[in-house]
Amino acid sequence: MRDVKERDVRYEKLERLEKDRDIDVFGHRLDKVVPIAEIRKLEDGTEVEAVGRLHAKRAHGKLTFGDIRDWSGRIQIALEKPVLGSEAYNLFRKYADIGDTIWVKGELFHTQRGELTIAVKEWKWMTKSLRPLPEKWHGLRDVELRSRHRYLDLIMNPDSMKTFMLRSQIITAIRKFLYDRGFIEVETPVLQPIYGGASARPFITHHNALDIDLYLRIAPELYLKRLIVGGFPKVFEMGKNFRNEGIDSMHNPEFSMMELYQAYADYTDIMNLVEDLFVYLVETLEIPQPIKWLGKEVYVKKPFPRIPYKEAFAHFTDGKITWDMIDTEEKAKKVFEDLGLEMKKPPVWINYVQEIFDSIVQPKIVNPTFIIDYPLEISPLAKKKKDDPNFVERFELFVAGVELANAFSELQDPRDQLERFKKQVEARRQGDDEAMAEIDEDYIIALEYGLPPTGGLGVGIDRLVMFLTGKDSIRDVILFPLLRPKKISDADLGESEEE
RNA sequence: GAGCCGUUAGCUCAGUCGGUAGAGCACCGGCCUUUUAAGCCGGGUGUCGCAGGUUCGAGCCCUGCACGGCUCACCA
Repeated sequence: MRDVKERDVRYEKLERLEKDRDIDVFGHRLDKVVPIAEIRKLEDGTEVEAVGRLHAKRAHGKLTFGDIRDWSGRIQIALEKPVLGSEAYNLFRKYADIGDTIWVKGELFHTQRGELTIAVKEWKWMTKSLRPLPEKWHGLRDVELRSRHRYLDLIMNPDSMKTFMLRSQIITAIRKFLYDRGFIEVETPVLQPIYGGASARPFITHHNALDIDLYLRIAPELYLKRLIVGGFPKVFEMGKNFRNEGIDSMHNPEFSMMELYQAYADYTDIMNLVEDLFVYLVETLEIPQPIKWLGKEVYVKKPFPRIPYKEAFAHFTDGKITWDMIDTEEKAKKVFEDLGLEMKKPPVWINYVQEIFDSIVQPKIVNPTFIIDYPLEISPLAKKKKDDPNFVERFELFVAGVELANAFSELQDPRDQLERFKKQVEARRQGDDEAMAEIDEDYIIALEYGLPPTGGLGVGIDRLVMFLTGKDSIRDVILFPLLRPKKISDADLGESEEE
C-alpha cells in the first residue's frame, strides 16, 4: 500500500475532489443553523437541515449511517443510495471522512432500533478535515494534548465542551447578578506603572514610545477604589490578573478575577452579597448538590458560617489549639513545632500563626465558610476593627479547603495607608520580592481627597468555575492554560518530503 | 526549585530475561439496506521523546537533556 499516512490520503482526496469533480469542500454561509439538541425535539416526518462534525460512519452497501455532532449534541444520519443517487451517495461513501463538517437536509424518522435519525436527501461539505480525529471510544485523554490542542479536546470530549459552556454561563450570571444590584462595570489599566493591590511578583514589559517599564497588573484594586473616590457608587471589573509565579493545579500565571467595591458598605454587607451570589449561581445554573470537589461533598446553603480568625483554631481542632496558645511569638512557635511543621519564612509571630492556619484550619473547611477578622499584619489595605486595632474587618471565603473570595472594609485613612505601604516597601528591601516595590503616591493622594466607607471584594473566577464544575485542576477550566511552548517539527506539518 | 512517575502508530494502550515492533480504534482494498464501539475478508502505516554511552545486539540497562503529570516548596 502506497499511502502511509492518513493525512496524505486526505490531501489526495481533497485534490481529487477539487480537480476531478470541481467540488469546493470549504463551504459557505448558511441561512439558518439549528442546534442538534433543538432538532432532536422535533417530530418524525419533519424536514430538517442540520450541520455537524462527522464522528462515525457505518456503511452497509447501499445504506450508510453516520453520527454528526455539534456543541449541543449528536444525531444519527442515514443515507440511502436509491434516495441520493449513486453520485451523491458514493461521494459520501468514499470522500466524507470522520472529522469532516457536513450539512444535511432530510426527514426525521426512527429506525427499527428506535434511534432518531435524519433520512438524508441532500448533503454537502462545510469543511474538510485533513487530519484524523483521536480514537472514538476513549477520546482524547492525554492531559497535555487536551490543553495544547484544546480544539481537539472540545471536539472529542463533550464533558469538556460542557464545562467551558458552563464557565461562560457562570460569568454571564455573575454580571447579571451585579447589574441587578446596581453595579457598574468598568475597565481599569492592565498595564500599570506601579503595581499593587496584592502581593505577588509581576510581569514586566516595556512601552517604547514613552520608554518606560510597565507592569501587568497583579490586581485592579487600587484603580477601582480611585473610582469610588471619584463618586461611582458601586463598581466591578472582571478581567485578567497576571502573577509571575509557579504553575500548579490551583494557579495559572494569568487568571480571571472579579473585584467589586461598594460605597457606604462594609465587609458584612459584602459577606451577605457573596452568600447571595453563590446561592444565585447554584440555583440559576441548576447545579446539582452536593457538588463533588477535591474529594469532598459540598453543599451551598445559606447561611454560611462566619467564624472569627481567632476562634477558627479552636473551632476546627476541637479545642486542641486555642488562640491563647498562639497569641505570642514564643507560644505560637511551640505549637508550630509540636505540629512538626517547618518554618521557611521569616520566623515571626504572624508567620507561625498563618502556617498553623494553613495546615490545620484551612484543610478542614468543607462547606462555604467565612473566616472573618484577620490579623492586621497580613492585610495592608483593610480597615482596622474599631474595638481591636490589631485585627481588620476582613473575611475570606473557603470551600473545600480552597480560598474562593477575599474581602474587607477598605482602609480610608491616608496616614495609616502610607505607613502600611512603607512597611511593604521595607519588607521588599529586606528581601520579600512579593512585597510592593514602590509606594503608589497617587493612591495616597486619592485617599486624602476622601474615600467613603467602602466594602470591597475579590473572587477568583477560575477557582469558582472549578468548584461549580467539580474540576480538580485549573487547567480544566482555562481554555488555553500556559504551557511551555513545544516545537512543531516539519514532519508534523508534512513537509519532510519533497513537498 | 526538589523528589517520584510518564513519553512506543493519528488516538487509547501492551511490549516478558536485552534478541531486532504489537493490539484495538482510525486508515486503505473488497462484501454488505436498519447499524450505532456495526459486522466479515485482506493490508501495519513507527525518528519506541531527543542526544550520547554500555553491549555482538537496546523500546528495555546507564548518563544528560526536553516536555508533561503528581507531591512538596512557593503562592498574605
